[in-house]
Formats: sequence, C-alpha cells, structure tokens
Amino acid sequence: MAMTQRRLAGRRPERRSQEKYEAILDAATAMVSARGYRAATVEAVAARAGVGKQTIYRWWPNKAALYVEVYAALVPAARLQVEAGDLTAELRHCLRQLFQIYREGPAASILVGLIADAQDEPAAAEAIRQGLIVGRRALLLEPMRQAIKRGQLPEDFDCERACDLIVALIWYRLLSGQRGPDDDFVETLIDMALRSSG
Amino acid sequence: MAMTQRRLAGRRPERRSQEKYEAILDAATAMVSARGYRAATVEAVAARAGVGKQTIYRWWPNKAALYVEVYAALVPAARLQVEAGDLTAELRHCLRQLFQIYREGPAASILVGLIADAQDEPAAAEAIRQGLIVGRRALLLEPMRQAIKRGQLPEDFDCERACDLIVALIWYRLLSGQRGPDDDFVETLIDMALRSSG
Amino acid sequence: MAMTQRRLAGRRPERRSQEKYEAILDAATAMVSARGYRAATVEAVAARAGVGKQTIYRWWPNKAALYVEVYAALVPAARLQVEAGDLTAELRHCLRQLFQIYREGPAASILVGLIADAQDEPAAAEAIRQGLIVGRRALLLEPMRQAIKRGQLPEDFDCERACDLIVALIWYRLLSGQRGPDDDFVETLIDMALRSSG
Amino acid sequence: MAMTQRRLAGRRPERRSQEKYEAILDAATAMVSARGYRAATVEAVAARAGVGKQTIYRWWPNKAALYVEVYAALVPAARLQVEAGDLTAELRHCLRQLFQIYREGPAASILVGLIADAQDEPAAAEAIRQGLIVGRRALLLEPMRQAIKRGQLPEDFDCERACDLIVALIWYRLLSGQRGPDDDFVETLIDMALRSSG
DNA sequence: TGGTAATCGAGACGGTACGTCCCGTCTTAAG
DNA sequence: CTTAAGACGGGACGTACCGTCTCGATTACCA
Repeated sequence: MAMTQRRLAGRRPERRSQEKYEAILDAATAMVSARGYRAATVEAVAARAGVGKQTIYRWWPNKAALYVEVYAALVPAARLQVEAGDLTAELRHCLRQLFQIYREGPAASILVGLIADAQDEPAAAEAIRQGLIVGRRALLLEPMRQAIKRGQLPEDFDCERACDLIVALIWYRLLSGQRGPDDDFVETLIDMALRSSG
Repeated sequence: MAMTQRRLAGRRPERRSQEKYEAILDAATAMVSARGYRAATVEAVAARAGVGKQTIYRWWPNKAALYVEVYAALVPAARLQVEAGDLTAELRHCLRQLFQIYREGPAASILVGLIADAQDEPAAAEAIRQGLIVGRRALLLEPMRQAIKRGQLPEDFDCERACDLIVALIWYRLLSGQRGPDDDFVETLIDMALRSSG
Repeated sequence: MAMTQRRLAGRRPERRSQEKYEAILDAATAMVSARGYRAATVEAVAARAGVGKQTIYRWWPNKAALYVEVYAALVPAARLQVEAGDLTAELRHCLRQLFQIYREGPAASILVGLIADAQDEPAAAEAIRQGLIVGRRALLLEPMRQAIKRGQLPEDFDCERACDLIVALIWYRLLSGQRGPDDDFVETLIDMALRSSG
Repeated sequence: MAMTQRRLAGRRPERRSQEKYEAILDAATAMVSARGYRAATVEAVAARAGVGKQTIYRWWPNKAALYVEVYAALVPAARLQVEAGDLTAELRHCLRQLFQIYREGPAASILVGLIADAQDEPAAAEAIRQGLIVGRRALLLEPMRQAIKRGQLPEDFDCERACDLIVALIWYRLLSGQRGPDDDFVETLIDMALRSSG
C-alpha cells in the first residue's frame, strides 16, 4: 500500500489508469477465488484483466505485492474497528468481522499464499511485513491499550504478547487446514488472549 | 520410517539401495542448508546426490514427502522426550532441544518450506499432517496428560488447546521471520501454555 | 528531403520543429554509431533525442524510413559526383568517396541494417527502393552513359549490368562481414565493371 | 551442421530424439513457407512441431543456427554437383539446380532471412559463415580449378573473384527483391564470371 | 490578444516473443 | 531390471520493444 519499493520510486502513480488498476485487482481477486493462489499467476491475472503482463509489473514488483494490495482491499481496516468502550466487545467485533470476510471471499487464501511466498522471496516477505503486519497490528493493540487506560486490564498486561497469540492462532488455524475460523474460535481467542499475561 | 506411502505398495522396497537412499537424504539436507528450501529442487537434489531424478520420484511422490522424511531424521522424537515427573521440566527439555536443533541445522527452514508447500499441494498437506502433526503432537500432549493424572494440573485443563497454542506460536515465530527461537521463548511458551485454560 | 511520405499529406510539415527534426536525426546517427543498427530502436533514439516516441512516428512511418533519411544525409550525392571527362576517374572518385564515408561513420551499418529490415517489412523495402536505389543509381549510370557518348566505351556496353555488378559486390562485401571497403576494392570494382560486357 | 557452438559442447547429439529433430526441421520449413522467415519464431516453430521451446534451444543456440540446418537440408550439395568435364556445363547445372530449389521452396527466403539476422547477431553471422559460406564455396571453386588444370581457363584466372561475383549477384538479386532467379540469370552469371579476370 | 488547435515530452498501454527455469514423465545405454 | 543421465512437453517467469494511445504543458496561428 505504501509504494515504498525502490524500483517503483520513479513511477508516478497518478498516471496509472484507474480503470486498468481496478481491472487488475478484480481479476486477481477472481482468479484466487476460482483457481487458488498458486494458479493465480501474473500471466493468468493479466489475461483475465485484459491487460499486458508489463502493466502489472509496471506497478507491482511481484505477485506478492499485488496480493498484499488485494488483501488490503478485501479486508478494509474500517470494517474491523469499533469504539465500544469495552475490550471484549471490541475484540469480538474485530475478529467476527475478520472471520466473516475470510468465510465470504478469498482473503484467507490470499493470506495463506502470501505467508507461503514470503518464505523464500525476501521481497514478498517485506511486502507482507509492511502491508499486513505493521499496519494491521494496531487494530488489536489499540483496544488493549485503551482498556489498560480505562482500568479494565491490569497495568502490566502484555499487549504485544496477547496480540501475537491471537495472530499466531489465526495463522495456525488457516495454515494447518483445520476447520475454518468460526465464531466459537473468536471466543476461544479472546479467552486465551486475556489470560495470556498479567 | 520407510514404506508408509500406500502407492508404493506394489514395489519391493528391499530393492531400494540403502546407499542411494542415504545419499539422497544427505543431499537434500545439504541443499536446504546451502541454498534454502525453494532452491532445493528435486533436480538439484538429484544432481547433488549423483542420482537420477527418477530415482527420487520412484520412492517419494513429491518434494514434500521427501522433506517430511528429512525433517523426521533431523528432529528425532527420542531427542525431545524425557521422563522427569514434572511438566515444566519436561516441556522445557522438549522445547529447548527442539530449538537447539532448529538453530543448528536446516530443520526450521524445512518446516517452514513444508508449511508453504502444503498450501497448494494437497499431497504435501497430507504428508505434513501424517508425518509431522499426528505423530509429533504426542510429545507435548503426553506430558500434559500425565501431569493431570499426577494432579499437577487441574482436571479440566485443556491439553489440546495448550498444545495448539505452543505449536501456533512456534510456527508464527518461524513464519513471520522474527528472531529465531531462543531459550527465553521457551519460558514464554510454557508460561502461556499453562495459563491457557483451567 | 522532407515531405515525401504520402501518408503525411494532411499534416503541415512547416509546423514540424526544425530543432527537433535535427535532434532526432542526430540521435539516430549517434545511436547507430554507439550501439549498432538493431539496438538503435525507435525507443532509444527518442530517449536520446529527448523526444517522445510519438514525435518520431509522427514524421516517419517506421524506423527504416527514418534511417533512409539518415543515410541520405550521411551520403550526400554531391560528395560522390565529379565531372572528369574520364569514366575510370569518375568511378574512382565516386567509389573512393563512398568508401571513405563508410569508413568514417555509421553509413555502412545503416545500409546493411536497412537491407536486413527490408526483407520482411514491405514498407522498409519500399523506403529503400525509393530512397536509395532509384535515386542513387544515376551516380554510376550517368558516367557510363557519357562514356559511351564520348566513345570511351563500346556502343553495346551494358551499363545496367555493370552498375548492378558494382552495387552487388559492395553489398556483398558489407553483408558478408569481410574486410571493410578499401581503395584496392575500388580498383577491383572498376576492373570488373568494365569487363562485364561488350 | 558442425555443432561447434561452445554451449552445446557437453551435449550428446546421439541422445537427441530423431523423431523430434525431424519434426522441428519440418515445422521450421513449413513455417517459413507459410508465414515468412520473420514470423517463423522459435515459439511458433515449437508449437507447430508439437515440441517444447526448450527442446529447440537445447540443440540450437538460436534461430539462425536452426535455419542454417534447414537451409542445408533444402539445398543438398549433392544436388548441385556434376562431373561434366566442361566448366560452363558444370556451372550451368549447379546454378540451374540452385535456382530451381529457390523457386520450389522457401530456401531463398531462409537465405535472405539469415543474411538479415547475421547483421546484428554475431552468433548468427558465425553460423552462416560456417554453415553456408565455407562449405558451399567449393561447389563453385572446384569446377573452376579443374578447368584451369584442363587448360580450359587461363592459368591466372582469379577463381575467388569469379566466385565472389556469382555469389554477390545472387544475393543482390534475392535481397533487392527483383525478379526471382531464372535460367536467363544463369547465363548472365556464367558470362560475367568468365569475363571477370584473366 | 486571447482562444484554439496542433505539437510536444513523457510514458502507459495491449501485445508478441524472447530465452530461462523447473516441473514430473519418459527414454536410453551402461551395468 | 535398475540405474544415471538427461531429453521431453508444458507452463510460467520477468524483460524488451513494438506501434498506438492518453495525458498536461507548451507553442504558434488566427480571429
């Protein structure tokens, strides 16, 4: 999202065709839904979008960067946030919304594919770190910090640890191919997170 | 270790050359160490082992199955087990040994590569589930169950949940490319596992 | 020199910037000298001239047409003509001058590139025929015809045949990548041309 | 034909599939006939031959090398040679046969394409020099040398020059896109060659 | 002199081919 | 009959240019 890749430094994104841009993201989304992350090659996405391969490579350095953007579009932060004044309620909202999105569309497949890609493509790893981890963490961390301020959590509660726990368990559930993430899982996550320290 | 693949039923594994078999596992291990999991293609492993590609495909259905076996050899269950009569001591021993192995050699890279492969190759997924999850889980579960029997853990302690938590956090640490697994992490894991329910 | 392209009839060439026009020809010349005819793509010439690609395509239908013009500028007819009253002297002057030009700059590379391009681009073939053959032939034919009139050559001397012979041998020497055209070659050409019929 | 390219040094041509080899040469021939030399891309030839691209690149370093071999197959030296005891008869036979082949199939197109390719691909240039010039020259030179021995040509007749003249005029006729090579042209060539020195 | 139209640079665009890599299967010759 | 060596069809990679097109920003003509 941040367009920080060196090789795109000179590009002027305002010149990019909005139409093509959307066609590419749409095609990428559709391809994953239809045939899975691996089969959603740059070549296939380009063909489906009615676009030259170069047009994709012009704006994204690799498949991972493209799909970080697709993921971000599918999982808008706004949809996960809520101000409830109550930690459990806020986490419940965030996670239920997230899992709903995972169940509705290909976002989970994309996340899993990106994690896989990241293992041997440093560029992909960086794209993920920047696009998914850094930005998204606050969605969980912030409510916890607020809760401490409000006195709903002990002062020494380890927010980072709780946050890692939640993300780790979600990743594990997706990666190990167990049942999809459901609302029961939300309660388990919240329960475990709140117990994790303090 | 050998002969778990159903599809090789008709073959006569006794005819497999023990020498070549070891050469292949050694080459596979060396390749991952030297160039990483992705670059350790079947082609490259065969070349390094001085073996035809077909010889690998004859005995393993795919790269993942081969590396499940390499992983199992690198992380022998025996090295992780200990009978201490104390849950914390047993978990500490198991996890410290595991992390030591991860730090010494390519086992962690292999695990991560396998997880990645599993995402779009059902065969790889199955190989992992059979080879890594099913068998390995007992190493954590058993000590916990014993601890319940000994009264060191409450009756209603959720061993599965605690076990998932440990594995999930290990995977997350490896996959997210944070710092390697160290002895501090062992203590964190034990602490979190023991808090996770009850 | 300008405005021979029929297809530009509707344009008003007087609006073409003389400055840009020369910058393009200069860049085209420089590119061939520096990197050869093939590498002197329209894209590269435009970049070197500090000009948009479209500006080139606006005034020349294709690369060949552009280089016919560059060639014509590098090999001005005036430099090859002389009125000596003696066929051998006139041919010698013409050919020596031509070879000197070939040795000095990229004209030979351009000629060879154009011949190559002409083989599968009818447009290039036509550009060559119009720009190089039709106009240039007279430089050799005229002196021969004068020589016949002066009685220095037999009445039945086949000027066309002699002319073809000279051009063919020059092309062959350039195309076959043998030694460059030198003054010895001039004498060979004249000798062979004068023997070719009669 | 000589398989002297460095990068093929390690290959063992006896392992090449004769069937595929012929399919490739056939497809290459057919492609030139059907769509011309330029359009006969390696990709298109591979597709038409029902072969992977790699299979072509495995045995030929580039398109030019492939087509040198196609040309050699289309214009077998045996078909051009004859022992007549008479120079004119031998040259006439050679050239008439050659032109017949040019008129029948795509050999001329290939020659022209190769000459064009040679201008900016040193590899192609070398393939041509080795495959076409070095080997083929003897077909013209030998009869001339025999004629000198038999006293049918003066001792000081310059065979090289005569040979260059013939080849140059053939190339020129093909390259300049004039009328195809016919039997009249054979007589012109012989006449000019015999006059060219001595 | 201000409007308007063409030209300009820059470069995005769909497309085609490139030459390389590796997959998993098939073939060959040596042992 | 097994082996190593590696050829094979296939599919995707990421790059290079092609020739066309779309942008604003000049520029030059004409009203």
